[in-house]
Amino acid sequence: MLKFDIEKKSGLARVGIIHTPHGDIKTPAFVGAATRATVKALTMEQMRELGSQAILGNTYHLILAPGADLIKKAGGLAEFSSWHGPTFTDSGGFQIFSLPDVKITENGAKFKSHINGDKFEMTPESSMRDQWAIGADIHMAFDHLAKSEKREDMEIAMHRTHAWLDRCVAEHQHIKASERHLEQYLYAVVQGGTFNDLRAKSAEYCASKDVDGFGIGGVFTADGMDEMLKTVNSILPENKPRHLLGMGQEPRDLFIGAEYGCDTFDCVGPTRMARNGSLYTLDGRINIKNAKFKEDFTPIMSECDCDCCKNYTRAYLHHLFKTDEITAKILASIHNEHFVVSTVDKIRKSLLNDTFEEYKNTFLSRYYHN
RNA sequence: GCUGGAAUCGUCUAGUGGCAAUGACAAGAGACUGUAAAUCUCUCGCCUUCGGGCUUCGUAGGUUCGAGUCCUACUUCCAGCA
Repeated sequence: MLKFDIEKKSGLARVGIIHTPHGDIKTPAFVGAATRATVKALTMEQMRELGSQAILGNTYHLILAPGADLIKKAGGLAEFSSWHGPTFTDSGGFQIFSLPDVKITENGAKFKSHINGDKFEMTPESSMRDQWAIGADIHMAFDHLAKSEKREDMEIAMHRTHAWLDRCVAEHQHIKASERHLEQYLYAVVQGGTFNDLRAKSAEYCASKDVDGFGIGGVFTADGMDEMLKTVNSILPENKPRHLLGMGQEPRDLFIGAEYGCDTFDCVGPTRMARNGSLYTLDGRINIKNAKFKEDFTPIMSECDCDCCKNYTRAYLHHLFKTDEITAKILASIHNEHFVVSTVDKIRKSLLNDTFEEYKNTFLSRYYHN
């Protein structure tokens, strides 16, 4: 069983520590999205320096390249990437939702590789095997996301996710029994879309399984997220960690997530937006490519202590983006990733100090001022 | 000086008589939430009650129902010859 200590509780919110074989994660924590075993534009050294505690790779992308077995040969995701710290893998289930030409059956999902068109099938069992080979500390169950917001589609996806969860747990236990020298853990994934009764059903189902924690999937908007998380996290057992899958581009989501009992987050938004020139500040996001920053010799964010803000100006970043220099994306990614990581760190501190409510209100009213 | 050739939106460019006129870049703005994203979208002569109106292809004239496209002169640039 994955060790998870809760230091402090406040309503549904909690402060804790997840003890993984590769080190501890002080929660709540933002996990960097390292889809293809790299956080785009950043080195692992830079990730450590900006305060990241864990990264999350994607099984779908990693089996296409370089292959799960190769990562196993390299000693696992943490060693292969030189991250050395705690790691998660997403199951690849999300790709069912995001890729076109996907055939979903009870057995699994048939894809065509977007790289060379090779036919390829992922099942709960294959996802588990691949995740064990990739060797992240924490694996996500292979789940199914509905293609639409319609209740009947959500229901079908949820039931399929549950059926697949049983197979994931069985396969996980099976591999665990034969790989006794390895310690790897499984999270079940809660589905149910925007329907709280379905979410409750899904949470109950997941809670009843022999898993180490939970992912909350299929969340795409903050609207109604508080109620949904309240429902789900009131049902999920308190002593196991919960990961809010894919949310965190909007700081609001991190506050809501933490307040309603989520322990970890991952999101591609911060680094993707960084690459596209959209940078976080306490007063909201700015597009550094805008002409108004041409002669702005202040840092992106004066209250920020990241390497970008400590050393470079908006005018310089503007110049790097306008001239399409690769350094633009690096510095911007350092800043944005640091912004979300440190924001969640501050949420953690505020929960410990009992100043969460104040921090949240101050932060959000300023960030979403306009 | 002579003989050819060329002048189109910030730049390069399409365009050889028929509705401001192609494409790229640049520029301006927007989007992005378990990453087929170093991506994508929109604007880019002026005005607009969004139907349209007005002014544009070096300058000035001309031919024509109609000219960026044809003719003449001029200006500038390029190449060759002196």
